[in-house]
Amino acid sequence: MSEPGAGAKQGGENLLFLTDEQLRKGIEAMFFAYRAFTADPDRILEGLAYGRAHHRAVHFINRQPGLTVNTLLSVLGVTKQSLNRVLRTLIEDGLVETRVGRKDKRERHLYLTEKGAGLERELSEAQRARMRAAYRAAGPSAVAGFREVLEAMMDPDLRRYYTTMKDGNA
Amino acid sequence: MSEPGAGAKQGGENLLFLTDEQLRKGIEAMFFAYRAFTADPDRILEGLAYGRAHHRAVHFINRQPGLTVNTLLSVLGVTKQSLNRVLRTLIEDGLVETRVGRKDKRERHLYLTEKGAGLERELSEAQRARMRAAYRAAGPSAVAGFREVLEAMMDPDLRRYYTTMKDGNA
DNA sequence: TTGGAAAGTCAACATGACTGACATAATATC
DNA sequence: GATATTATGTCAGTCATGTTGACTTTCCAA
Repeated sequence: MSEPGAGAKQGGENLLFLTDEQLRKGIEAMFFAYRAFTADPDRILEGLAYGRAHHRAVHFINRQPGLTVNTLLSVLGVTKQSLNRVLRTLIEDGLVETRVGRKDKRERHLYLTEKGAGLERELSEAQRARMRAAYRAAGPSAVAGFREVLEAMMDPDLRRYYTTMKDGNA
Repeated sequence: MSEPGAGAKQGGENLLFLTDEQLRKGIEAMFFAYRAFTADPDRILEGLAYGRAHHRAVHFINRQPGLTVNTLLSVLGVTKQSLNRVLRTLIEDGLVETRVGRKDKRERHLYLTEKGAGLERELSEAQRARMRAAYRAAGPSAVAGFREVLEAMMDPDLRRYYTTMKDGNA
C-alpha cells in the first residue's frame, strides 16, 4: 500500500510476506499450534466424562457469567441440540446453574457453580501455562502481532464480540 | 527480558503481556481464528464426500510428495486406522496414489494425482485467501510475531518438523 | 530363519457435530 | 384476546472422525 519495494510477483510492492509459500507456512503453523493448544486441557478432560465441547462452554460462561443460552450458542457456533447435550450434563453434574431471566422469563442465564469454576480454573490454567510459555519465548511485540493477525482472521461477527469483550472482566 | 519497565505482579520486569487476562484473550483469539480458518475449506468439502481429515492428508502429501504413511501418521497425529479410512477413499477416488518403496518395499510413498492436486489447490486457495487478507491487514511485522508465537506453542517434535520444512518446496 | 517393523484390515465404540420434528412457555404483535 | 414469534428443551437419527484391540501380510535385518 505504500513503498514501491523490491520485486514481488504481485506488483511493485513489498509483498514478500504474502507469497503462497509464506501463506502455506502460516496455515501449517496454525494447524500444529492449535493441536498443541488443545492438547493440555484434552488430557485433563480425558479422565472425566467431559470433552472439548464442555471446556468451551465452561470457558465462555466463566468469561461472561449470566449469558443466555442463545448468546452462548452464537459464540460457540454450534446447534442448540449440540450445546444442549453438553449443558445438560454440566447442569446435572452441578457445574453450571441456570437462572430464569427477570425481564424475559423465557431466557435462561448461565452461571458456573463453585465446582464449575474449579474445573474451569484447572483447564484454563493448563492452557494458559502453554500460552504463557509461548508468549514469554516470543516477547511482547510478537504477541501483539500474533493477536493482530488472529483478529484479522476471524469472521466479522465474532471479531466484534471478541473486541467488545476485550480485556473484559476477570 | 530487557527493559525494567512499569510494575507488574510477577516481578520487576515488563510482563504486562503475561497477565491471566492477556492469556485468556489469546486463548479466545486462537479459538475464534481457528474456526474461521477452517470454515472456508469446510464449506467446499461439504458438497463432496470428504471432510477436514481428507483436507489435511491432501495438504501434507502435497507439501512433501512421496512421504510414507508412517510419516504422515506422525505429522497428523492420528492412529493408522483413522488415517487409513481417509487414505482409502482418496485412493479409491483417484486423488492419491501410492508407490511401493524402492529401498524398503514395505513402505508406501504417497503422491497426489492430477485430480488430487486439483482439489488441494481449490481447498488451499480458499484457505490462503483468508490468510492473505489477514496478513495484509496486519502487516509484515505482525505476521512475523504471529509465526513466532505459534511456533513457540507447538510441541517440540512438530516444531522440529515444521522448521525443517520451513520455506520448503513448492 | 526368525523377530520385529510397516502396512493394511475388521470390528466395536465414543464424541461431537448435524438435521428434522415437536413441545412448552413467554413475549410481541395484530 | 387470539395469534405469531422467540427461547429453550428434547427425541431420534445420521455422519465424520477419532479411539482400542486383534489380526494378517509383507518384508527387512540380525
